[in-house]
Amino acid sequence: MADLLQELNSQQQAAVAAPAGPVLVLAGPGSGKTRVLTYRIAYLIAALGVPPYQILAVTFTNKAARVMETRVNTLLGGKTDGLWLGTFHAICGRILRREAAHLPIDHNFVIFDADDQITLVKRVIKEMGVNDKDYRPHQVHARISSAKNDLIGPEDYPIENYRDETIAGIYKAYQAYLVGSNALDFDDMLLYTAKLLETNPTVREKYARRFRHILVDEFQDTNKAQYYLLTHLASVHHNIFVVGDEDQSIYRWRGADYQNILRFSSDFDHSQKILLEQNYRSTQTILDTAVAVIDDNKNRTQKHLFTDRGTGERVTVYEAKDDIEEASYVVDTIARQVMLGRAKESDFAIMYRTNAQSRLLEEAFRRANMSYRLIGAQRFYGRREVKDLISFMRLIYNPRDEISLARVINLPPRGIGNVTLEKLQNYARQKGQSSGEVLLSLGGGDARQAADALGRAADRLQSFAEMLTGWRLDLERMSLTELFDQVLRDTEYQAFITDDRDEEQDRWANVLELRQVLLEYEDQGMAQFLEAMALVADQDTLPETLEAPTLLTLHAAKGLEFPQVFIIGLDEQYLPHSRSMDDPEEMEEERRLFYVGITRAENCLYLVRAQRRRSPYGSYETMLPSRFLQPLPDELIQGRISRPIERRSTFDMSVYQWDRQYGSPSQRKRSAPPKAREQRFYPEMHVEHPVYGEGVVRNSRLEYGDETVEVYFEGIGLKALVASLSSLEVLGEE
DNA sequence: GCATCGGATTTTTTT
DNA sequence: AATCCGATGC
Repeated sequence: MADLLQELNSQQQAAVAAPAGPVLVLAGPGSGKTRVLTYRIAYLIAALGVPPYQILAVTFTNKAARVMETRVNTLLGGKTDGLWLGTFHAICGRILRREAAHLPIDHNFVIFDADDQITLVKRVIKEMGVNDKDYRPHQVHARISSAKNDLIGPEDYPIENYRDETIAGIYKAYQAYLVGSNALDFDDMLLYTAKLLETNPTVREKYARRFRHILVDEFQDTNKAQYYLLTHLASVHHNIFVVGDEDQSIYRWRGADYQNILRFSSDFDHSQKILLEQNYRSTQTILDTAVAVIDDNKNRTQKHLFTDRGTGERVTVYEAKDDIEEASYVVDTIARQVMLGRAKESDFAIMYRTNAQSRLLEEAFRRANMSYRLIGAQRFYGRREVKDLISFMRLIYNPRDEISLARVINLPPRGIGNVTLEKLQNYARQKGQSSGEVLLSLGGGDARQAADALGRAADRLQSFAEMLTGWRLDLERMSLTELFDQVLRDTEYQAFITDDRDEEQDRWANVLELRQVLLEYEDQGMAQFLEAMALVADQDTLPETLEAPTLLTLHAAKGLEFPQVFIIGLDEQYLPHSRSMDDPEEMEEERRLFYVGITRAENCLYLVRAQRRRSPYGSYETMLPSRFLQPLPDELIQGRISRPIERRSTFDMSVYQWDRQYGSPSQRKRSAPPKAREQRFYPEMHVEHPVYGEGVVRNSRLEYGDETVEVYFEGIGLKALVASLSSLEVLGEE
């Protein structure tokens, strides 16, 4: 083991061999964070003789968990039996299944994924007679989710206005539905576990005593539920070792709070703090670029990132004329380097803010006859036929699952429409049962009462009820794939999906692929299979070995590294994203996201923008260069971007065209526009524009020597205007 | 009960 | 552009 410590620098050694007690490791990007975690585990086991089952290691993603597992196994030669290593959600699932006796659900609960959650919110909204225009299911769900992440149950939901009251009502009904379905959603997994540990001292002690050592990855991304969960688990031994970097906190929208890093030092007495500042990944130029960007954030502790990898190449900044050229620039640049033998396809990653941005890239790659691997978005598990069949499995495993039942009961169509389904649901509710339980008694044959009450509906339900009853028995005596095949046969599913004209091949192929996945769970059983389906992200399903460039969102890029990185879409509204313009905290998060992207690069970094893009709306829109490009010092970059004032192309074209046609005071006299030195416009100001009329300023900032004003015009929407070109008049302030 | 059509509405990031 | 929802007609 002493040998192993030799392979680490002194900061890493200090962390790995830190004495027991709370330890906070602040790890800059590329500083060997995973290395420290895995060596720490190996150190505890091999050098200190801690039995593996007394160690708990938590990550956020399955990928991170898998990487750690393999590395620990390599270090220890496989002597890790009993070690708990997994994502927060997987660990919680494990605890909750064991402790189901203390919960309102039983141990074979199912997990509702994002789609199920929305479906359920919609259903509740409908049943409550709430207008879904005023209460958008996605928004309502977001409110429920963030309440859960803050450990706020339906009863404690803070009510300040009528809207809150309605949402609290939906939350309550939503939660009741989950319990009735013997189901949890993602957030419940954390919430239930945290609450259980908080309220039940016996259970808390059981786990807190067991886990002598707790290690946490990506600590800056923990939310309140996760933080308290960890606090409870560490309440006996206090040996909690967390690794994080506040500059890489990018999950605020999911309730993550990087302030947990500060909280850690004050909540855990005598905690040690260790900084990892040496970067082993990137060239100095890339690090300097990253620092130049992140320095604009206010709430952060400065770190002194350094590397001995040398200066390296300058960062390439490229401005494409439009989004199509942006994509072909990326593909051309990669193709050229590959052709020259200077790089191989898998050296490259292309990162973007939103999944939608991958489309033009994919088209460009296909045009060039090059393969690529796309992370996320295309979603094997999101395919209809895959979801359908998982729903069948879920319903068989847990007949109380109302959402799965509603999904598959008429699949393929067998004459059970909404009316029949509602009759069934109403009857079930009357009886205090779930729809599935009613079906099972119907299928069992001794339910004269139900059959009478349901009348004609019962006839239609009968055959499905019998199938379901049969599958329940099959579950006991068949293997998983046999059951799967039985369901396919009974429902004549293949004929159903092959009925459609196009992509029929694909859809059946997906079914077979799912069957293949099921085969891997033959030994572990249905519970494990369903849990994996719910918790394993699509990111994990891609072949690692494919020799091709990787396309992924900036979020998905965290924790990865590539020799050459493209970040595209460096335009206002894209990065930073339009949704984060109003809130300084969110703007800082966008900057961190960019920082994460930059620091993925080992040797070469390309920052790409486009002067105009086709908006997901319709026609082309002129873009302003991202504010994040501004702090980059000239000596670090090669290539230029046009400044809004120097090139006409980057201000609001509609205004310009109008001005040119009809002339406006500002346009008539001026040859070179006067540069704004001082900000003239502030949020809430009322202004008048010659074309759009009166509006209210939302936001304004000085950049590139001029002032860019975002104004909201009634009936027109938000417009970004360049102050010196658009003759805005101030009407007054509120 | 089901299929089809038209209109409205959408847009971040993910365990 | 794509999806979702509701209304309409069969």
